[in-house]
Amino acid sequence: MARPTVNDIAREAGVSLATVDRVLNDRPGVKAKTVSAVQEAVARLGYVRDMAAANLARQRHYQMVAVLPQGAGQFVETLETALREAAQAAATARTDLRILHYPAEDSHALAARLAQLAEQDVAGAAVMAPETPVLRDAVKAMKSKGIPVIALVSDLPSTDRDHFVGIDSHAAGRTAGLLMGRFVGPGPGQIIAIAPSMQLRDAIERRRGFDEVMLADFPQLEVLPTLETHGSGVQLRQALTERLRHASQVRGIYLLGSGHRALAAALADLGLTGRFAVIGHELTPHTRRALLAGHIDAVVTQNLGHLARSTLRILRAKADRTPIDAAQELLRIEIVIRENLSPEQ
Amino acid sequence: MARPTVNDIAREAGVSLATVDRVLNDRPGVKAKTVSAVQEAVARLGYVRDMAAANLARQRHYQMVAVLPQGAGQFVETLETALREAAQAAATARTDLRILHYPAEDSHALAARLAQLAEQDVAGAAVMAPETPVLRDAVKAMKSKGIPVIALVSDLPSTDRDHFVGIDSHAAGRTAGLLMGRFVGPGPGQIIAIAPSMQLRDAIERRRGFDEVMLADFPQLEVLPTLETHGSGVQLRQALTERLRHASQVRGIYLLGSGHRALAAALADLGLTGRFAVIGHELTPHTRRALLAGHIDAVVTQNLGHLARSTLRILRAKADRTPIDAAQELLRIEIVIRENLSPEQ
DNA sequence: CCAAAAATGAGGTACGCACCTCATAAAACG
DNA sequence: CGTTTTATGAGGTGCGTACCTCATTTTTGG
Repeated sequence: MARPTVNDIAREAGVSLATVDRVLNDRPGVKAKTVSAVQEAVARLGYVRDMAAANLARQRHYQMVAVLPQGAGQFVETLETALREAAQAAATARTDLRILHYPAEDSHALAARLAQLAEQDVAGAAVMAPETPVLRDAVKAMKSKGIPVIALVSDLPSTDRDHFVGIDSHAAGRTAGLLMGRFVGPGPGQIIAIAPSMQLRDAIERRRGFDEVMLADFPQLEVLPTLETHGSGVQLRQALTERLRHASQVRGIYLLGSGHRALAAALADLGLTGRFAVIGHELTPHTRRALLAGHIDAVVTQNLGHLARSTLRILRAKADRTPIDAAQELLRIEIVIRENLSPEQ
Repeated sequence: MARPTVNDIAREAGVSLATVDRVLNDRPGVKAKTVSAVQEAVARLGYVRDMAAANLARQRHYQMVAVLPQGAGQFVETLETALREAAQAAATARTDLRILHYPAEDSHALAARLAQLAEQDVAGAAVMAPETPVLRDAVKAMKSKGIPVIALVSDLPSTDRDHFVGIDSHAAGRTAGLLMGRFVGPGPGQIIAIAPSMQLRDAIERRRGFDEVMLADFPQLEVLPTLETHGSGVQLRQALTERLRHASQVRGIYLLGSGHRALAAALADLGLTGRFAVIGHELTPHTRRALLAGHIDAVVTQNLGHLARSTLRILRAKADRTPIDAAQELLRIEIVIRENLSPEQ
């Protein structure tokens, strides 16, 4: 038989079309008994709402919002590009995306932005931000207004966000660890870890995953304390030079965050290019070039195109209260080396 | 302004709705001058047909078909599962997928199957098969009937297939090569390559890519002639034992095709488990287990879930004559190691 | 038991498009 | 020029759903 329609449900449940409509769209004024009668008919016939027709009738344009940190480096820029492209493609599907910014590290400004949004006609929001108490309250406020919120890139488990789109930093760190061990090979050695800051959750979790694998599978390798660069190339170079002076058995460098260009320059100046196994995170134009140039051996990343499309799909699903295809929305931890770099983008 | 509709086009072009409809749907009986007037109006207003509404009105159900080899091992089974799942999810989008089989290696049987399909009401077909002259003609016949055909997993460039969904075997081989070189590390050594058969295009291309990288980047490593197993575990074990007897510096094993279980068993019997860097292709339940058990170090693969969803989307796009989102449909060459294995699938 | 409240039914319109018919206008033809 | 072709217009119906109004039935409470 063809797909059942609302009329079939009405007949099956022995009620009128209007009642079926009331039940399906959560409109008030239906006895509990009637509601369940309709729901049973839906279950019996296996009715699935035709979203194409529903959206056509609704004439609804989903106003989605993505909130990103301002000036937080190339990764966020790349993400923003991906989101814009995904939004372009989704325009056919009645989904508009507005991208807003907040001053990085200023969670109060972010909270204010979200409070603004909560007052507007927004169908859903995706937020990329570190987890803070202020943010948690802001997200709660949005959700209480009925606006679905999903966490982007880094999770916000303490809030009741509807979904998290991104990869598990801990597992990404483990992946980097296993790769490092394999690339460095047998025999003793030391690994330098470099991060802009160890305050951020992602960096902490990556490092934890990395250490776990190193300790368990490559005990002959010693991971030195993380060098913090605070986003400064100069500081990176100083710290690295200093460390290399005292550590004589360094065989690998693990870049937990940004700093690929500074690292490549520093190694070149020291005449050490190609001497260490270098592993980093996040595929951006910088790291892409570094892979091609041989300055990095591998990048552990997530596909931002996928992430962006997934974000929009999930926002829509939440707005529609439609189930999510978990397999499709699962972001994989990708390993990128020179040879499996996808062309362009 | 909101999206223009057919009515806007009619007004803009100064013609009636009926004429716009005739033009948009290639119906006869319109003067060439009028046709171009409508087309210009479409271009001016940037009209894009609302496919959701169009399909609703058409009451159209896309009958898609996937044609796969019968009994060709776990990879095809995994692919089939992925296709079925994708089809389930796509059922909401008026897309049905029928999966047909043909006896592996029998391209005449395949051609007969396709000829049958060409007579039926099929909106599109995805074919996984090695390229043969018979197949080429069969595909041509389908296309001349107006049925879009896309090549699955392995490309059919000599046919005029509408699209190829899969990864570049040559690049996949290069990726495996670079990984092998890195895993084995510096110093001389030998690499054993094993394939069910070197007749198949994919195996040939993988081997070529693998060799290129080995020669260019790891000249100290010697890749020995490919051992052919013809799908037999016994033969694999014999050939491997024989080879290991004569090659004393083996440090890595490259599995171009199937045979993961047989290899693991053979190595275990010889007491050599864990002694070589082992790299294979295609993530299946077997290779997944082998990765977890440490019998394989890395798998170069494509995401079959993505491949399946992509296949359906592209079939629909071809049937609708709608443009394709290249970025979304690009299949990446994935590297999977123990740590970035996605849970279950 | 009756009035008020709640629940339900009947029916319509709209969304953007496909597809159909029939009348009429315009062009082509002999 | 009239006649046949060919183009075009006008208008309708239906796809599956949302959302609205108003009449009617059923239930509830005093």
